[in-house]
Amino acid sequence: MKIACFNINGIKARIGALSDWLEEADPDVALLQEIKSIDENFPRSHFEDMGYTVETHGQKSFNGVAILSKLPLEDVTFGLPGDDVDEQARWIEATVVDKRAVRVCGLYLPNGNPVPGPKYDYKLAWMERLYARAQELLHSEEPFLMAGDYNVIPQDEDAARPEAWEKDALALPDSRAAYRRIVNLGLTDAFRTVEPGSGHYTFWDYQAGAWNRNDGIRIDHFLLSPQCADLLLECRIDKEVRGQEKPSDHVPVWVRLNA
DNA sequence: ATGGTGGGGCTCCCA
Repeated sequence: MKIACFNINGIKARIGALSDWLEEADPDVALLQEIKSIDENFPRSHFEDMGYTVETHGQKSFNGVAILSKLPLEDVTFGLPGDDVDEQARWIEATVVDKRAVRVCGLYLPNGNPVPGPKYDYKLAWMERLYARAQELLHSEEPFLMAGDYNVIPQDEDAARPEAWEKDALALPDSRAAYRRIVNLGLTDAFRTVEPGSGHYTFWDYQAGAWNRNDGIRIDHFLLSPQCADLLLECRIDKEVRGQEKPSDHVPVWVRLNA
């Protein structure tokens, strides 16, 4: 089972690039972030024609997450529990059924800038809710993963120029501590099991020639539960996607599971 | 210190 996450930065602008990558990479499941679309405007039938079941959790203009799956999905839920008045569409869950069942969670964690301010407060509060949801899922003891745009640079080695991010919401000590607290529940950063060290990024800003200078950061992550980590076969970043026509500022990350 | 780019959707917000 091949599962990918991809912050596409707008489905309308990315329908071509996303379709090309799906054809090439052929994931069974694609967790999409920043669809920037309401559910009614998502080009559902286009992806259904490519063989995917489509589940969206959209909102107008901003955020929005989706799941495309060639395998059957069960128990699809929308929104991160823990705040009934939160209207931002940043979380979607489903159980993917093949040889085994795996619970997949697609997430778009708040950016949090500028700091200090309400956006940073919202980021940390959202991470607290993520911690609680991870705890609940761990208690179930079923294999699960949480993947997407975490908007967290976990360590200095995850940035080409860590000094440029020192005071940014993506790398501040409180952001890193909140992320570490979640990982330390017993989750595995899938990419770090196959590629230790620096120089591996998932995001390059559109500005200032960041891609050409390889001035990137690693902020898109797969966190695996212990039962899911047991099934891990492979994890990769599809870096070349960033150099193709009309790219997103993020690239896909994917895992292959023995499931 | 500034401005650099891109998406959404509508004149400015968000990243």
